[in-house]
Amino acid sequence: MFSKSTEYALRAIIYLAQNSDPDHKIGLEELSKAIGSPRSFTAKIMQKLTKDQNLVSSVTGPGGGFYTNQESKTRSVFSVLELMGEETTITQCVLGLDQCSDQNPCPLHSTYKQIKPRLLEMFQGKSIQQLAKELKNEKTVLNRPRKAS
Amino acid sequence: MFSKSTEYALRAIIYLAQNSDPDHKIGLEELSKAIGSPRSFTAKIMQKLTKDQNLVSSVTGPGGGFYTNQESKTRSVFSVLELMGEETTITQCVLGLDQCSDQNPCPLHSTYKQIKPRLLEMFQGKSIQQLAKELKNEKTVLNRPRKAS
DNA sequence: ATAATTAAAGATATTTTTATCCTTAATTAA
DNA sequence: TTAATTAAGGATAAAAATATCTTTAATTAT
Repeated sequence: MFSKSTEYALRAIIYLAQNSDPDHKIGLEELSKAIGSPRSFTAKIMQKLTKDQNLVSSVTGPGGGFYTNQESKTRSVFSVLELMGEETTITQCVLGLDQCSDQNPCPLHSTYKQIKPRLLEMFQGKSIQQLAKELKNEKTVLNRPRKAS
Repeated sequence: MFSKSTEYALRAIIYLAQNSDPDHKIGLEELSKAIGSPRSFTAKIMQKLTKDQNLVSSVTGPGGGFYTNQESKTRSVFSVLELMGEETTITQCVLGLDQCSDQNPCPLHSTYKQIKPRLLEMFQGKSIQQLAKELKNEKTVLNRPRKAS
């Protein structure tokens, strides 16, 4: 559904929410291994995520790394999508028509209109914290992603 | 939501369903102008679509072009996604985890599980013909796509 | 202060997607 | 049968996404 960048971003922030806090930071090495993402590419994505200090923070040097705080964890999954510039995947016209609207609907508009709010709700209504909790309960892993198509 | 290739494919087949039949074929020139897609790239996509003769047919030479028949029009939107290899956009794990399943769920699994059937239903339950009809009723256009992000 | 550690930043490379162009093959009409 | 027309197929090209590597800056511990 989303780009690999966004998939990595979501996995990373969920892992951090579950395993980090301001007193326990996670290094790039551990993080990328834990979520099964390429190390250097993940570094680039983390740079993007730390642009929003309320989402992910980082410190350099020994004992440094990435971490989330209590504030971060209340943020929605959708806010991650926005930071990654991928909310358009959900909000834009399914046929890719820029001028598609209620007034000027594409043939799929009315159908998608019924589902879009549910998709938005799914991502806007879920906090990072909630996902991290599910991770704990269900003993789910975040690594071994699917192969490239 | 989908790749440009798939957006073009959907727009093309909807246009053909609305404007073509075995006795009135549409040339690449008219088609690509009508749906606002790059001509040569659209040619490539049409080659893919005509691999499934029950979806789109074509003939070369004067008076030739692309067309759909009655059978084509009963096909679902989802069948176009499948032909384009994009059903995975809907069916795959939101976090990109290959091993995500009911037994081994990712943190978003249970949430997405509620919406996935509705998305599938949206695309599996709509026929090409139905979309073409909406196009007629609502006087919607299929061109002027959004700019590249 | 110096050395070690870690992320940030920049440069570059690779792969995939999107797009164009040219030649070939098929079909039709004259 | 020849010329015209149209899609098919192949070869590139350009752009975007993904990925890696190297240098720099910040931080910590010695």
